[in-house]
Amino acid sequence: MVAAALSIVETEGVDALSMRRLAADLGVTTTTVYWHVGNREQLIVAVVELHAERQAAVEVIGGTPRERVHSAAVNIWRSTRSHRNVTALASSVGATTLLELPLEVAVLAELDAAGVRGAAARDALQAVLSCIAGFLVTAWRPPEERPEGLRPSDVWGRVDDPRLPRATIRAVSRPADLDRLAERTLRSIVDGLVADAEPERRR
Amino acid sequence: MVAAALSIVETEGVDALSMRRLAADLGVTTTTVYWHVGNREQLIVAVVELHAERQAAVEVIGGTPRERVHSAAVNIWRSTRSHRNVTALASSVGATTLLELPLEVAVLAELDAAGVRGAAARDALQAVLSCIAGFLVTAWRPPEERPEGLRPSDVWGRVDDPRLPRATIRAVSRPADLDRLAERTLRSIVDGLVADAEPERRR
DNA sequence: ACCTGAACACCGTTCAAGT
DNA sequence: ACCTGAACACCGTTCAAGT
Repeated sequence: MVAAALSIVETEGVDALSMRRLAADLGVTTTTVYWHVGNREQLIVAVVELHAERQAAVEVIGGTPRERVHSAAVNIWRSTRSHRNVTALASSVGATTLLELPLEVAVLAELDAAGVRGAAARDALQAVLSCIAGFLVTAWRPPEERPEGLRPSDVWGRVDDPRLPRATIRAVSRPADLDRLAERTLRSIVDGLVADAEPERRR
Repeated sequence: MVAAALSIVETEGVDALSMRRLAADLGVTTTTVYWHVGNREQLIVAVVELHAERQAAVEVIGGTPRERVHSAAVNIWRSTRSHRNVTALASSVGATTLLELPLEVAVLAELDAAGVRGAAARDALQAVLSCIAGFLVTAWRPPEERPEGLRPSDVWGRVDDPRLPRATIRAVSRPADLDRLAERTLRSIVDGLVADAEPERRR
């Protein structure tokens, strides 16, 4: 039942998952679904938990503590990015932490090794997670499927500001390489947050 | 009509805005709404445009180019943060740029003054916007209204990893100061992206 | 040009009833 | 313990029809 729900989400996206649709797929009445999983929110939590169980552990690489923190952060980015639908599902009920708990623990462990603990570690993790969530949101809806006249090229084509050179206007109309940019941005964040701590070798 | 829709969104949130609800508020049939605005997506775009028109210009402060870029970025954060509902609405159809276009232009202008143009400026803006979007997403759903057993204190309370000190576990169970953290994270990003360029005074 | 009624194809959820 | 039928209160959207 939960497995069926997960496969709907993975193949057809979040919107395709409805209690009625799931029931139909299983050749059963909607009420039966309710009997088994409670309600939609509980179903989603169960789906997220199932997906989390199926995820394999990922290795952290890097020689310096800071590199390792960055590596652990990038692991979260890649993992959520390659399971965008499940991430969107988890995000819809505020259960993203449940989705990536081992990877978040890994970030905290590397932060600790880098000398960042307590509230500072909490803030660093939060910043990393927020940044990742943001890149996912922007990567969510590809420019092609935006409403008429709202694609970047349309919007920026109408902008005519004397402060902006043409090269910038032109660049901003075309999509960025989000994968590269996300990893680079995570580096900036990690550098900014781990900067204060004394670098110390580990292992 | 569009004004009525905007006020529903601002006072009751995105989910409260439906074609039928809007029609009822105006004492009119649902079909009438369709005659006037086309469909839901077009209604949303119109609402976002109306809100954008009503926004006042915000001043960029700071002495150095980098400080001014940061200030322009923080302006976007504060503006979207204080109109979360409209931002969520715009985000649901991928129209966030429409919402904050003048503020984005300001960021690009300050980036230009800092010597960042073309694709580099596009990337910097994208990174800033993604980060802001991410903090909004995390700020979206306050911890209290998450599903049973999914509040940070519940999830992290179950974690028992030898690599993590108690202080960190404890800290991570309590909410961060997102406002301060967002502005600080934006500073890291700006520092990372404007670092390469030669600092030059402006005005 | 502007508005309505009725309909279609969907939602989540509940409740009494069946085996 | 497990499943169903029927119902309630919602959605977005369309289409022929009215004034």
